[in-house]
Amino acid sequence: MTTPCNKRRSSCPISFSLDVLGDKWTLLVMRDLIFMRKRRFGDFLNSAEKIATNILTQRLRNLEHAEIVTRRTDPENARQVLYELTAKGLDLIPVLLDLIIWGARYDLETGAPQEFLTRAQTDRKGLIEELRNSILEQSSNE
Amino acid sequence: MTTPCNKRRSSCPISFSLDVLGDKWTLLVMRDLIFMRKRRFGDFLNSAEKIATNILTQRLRNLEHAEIVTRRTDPENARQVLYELTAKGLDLIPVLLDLIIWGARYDLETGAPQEFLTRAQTDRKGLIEELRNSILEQSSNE
DNA sequence: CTGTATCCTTAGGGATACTG
DNA sequence: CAGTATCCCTAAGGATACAG
Repeated sequence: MTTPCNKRRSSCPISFSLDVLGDKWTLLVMRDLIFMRKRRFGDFLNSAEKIATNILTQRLRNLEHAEIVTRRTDPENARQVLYELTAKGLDLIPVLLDLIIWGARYDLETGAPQEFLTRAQTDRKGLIEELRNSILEQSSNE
Repeated sequence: MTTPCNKRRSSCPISFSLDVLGDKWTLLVMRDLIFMRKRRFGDFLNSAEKIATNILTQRLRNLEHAEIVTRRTDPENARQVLYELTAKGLDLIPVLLDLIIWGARYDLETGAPQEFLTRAQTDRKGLIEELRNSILEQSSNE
C-alpha cells in the first residue's frame, strides 16, 4: 500500500498546507507537541480528545513522512520512543498560536490563559522564539 | 436533522477552532473569501480544487451557523447571493496568512508571490490591517 | 445562478483484542 | 510502553441530475 504523496488537490500554498494538516487530528497532535510538550505515544493517547491508537499511529507516520516530526528511541530508556519536532515542525508554531488566539477569543465556555494571550498580542515574535527555544532545549539535553 | 452543536471534543481553544475549521474544505473556502475575494457560490465552485456543490453548500451553512460568514442577496442583482466575512471571520486572517507562509516555505513546486511573503515577515500587522480594510470596503460599497 | 436531491463509494475513525 | 491487526460503521465526499 505504498501510496505516493499524490493527494495534492492543487498548487497553492494554503492547499499544500491543508493537504498535510487539514484533518481532524493532525493539528491536535501538533498542539500536544508544541504546547503540552508531549513526546511519547502514550502521552498523545492521554489527551482529552481520546484519539484511537490506530489513528494516532497513522497521523504520526504522516508527520514523519512530511518531515515535521522525527521518531527515535529514548537514549535513556530503550523501550521508550520519542517524537520530536523538526525545524519544519517548529515553523508551525505561528499557525497553532493563531488558532489558540482565535479559539480563545470566540470560545465563551473555555477559560483561556489570559496572560498568555496578552503576551501573544504584545510580543508575538518573542513568544514564538521562546517556545521554539525551550522545545529545542528539551530535545537536546539528553 | 437539527443536530445541536454537540460535536465538541474537549474544552481547549485549539480544539474549539479545529471543530469549526478542521476539515478538508472549510479553510479553502476561507482562503477564497480572504485572498481571492470570492463572494458567490459559483466563484467558490470554480476554484482549482473542485469542491462538489453539495459539500460547498454544507460548508457555507456551517460557516454561517458559526457566524463566520453572512449570506445576503446581492442588492444590485436579486438573483445573486453574496457570502461575506463577519468580524469573527476577519479575525481568521492571521491563521490563513501563517498557512500561506508555511506552505510557501516548504512547497518547493509552487511558486509563491515573493513580495507578499517578505511583506508578511516585515510588516505582518500592517498587511493584516490592509487585507481587513479592503475586504470591509468591498462589502460596504454597495 | 444557486442551490437540492440522490446515489454510491470510500476514507476516516471508534472499539477492542492482541503482540514484542 | 508502543504499537498492529481487525472489525465494523458512519460521515465525508464525488458524480450527476434536476429545480426555482
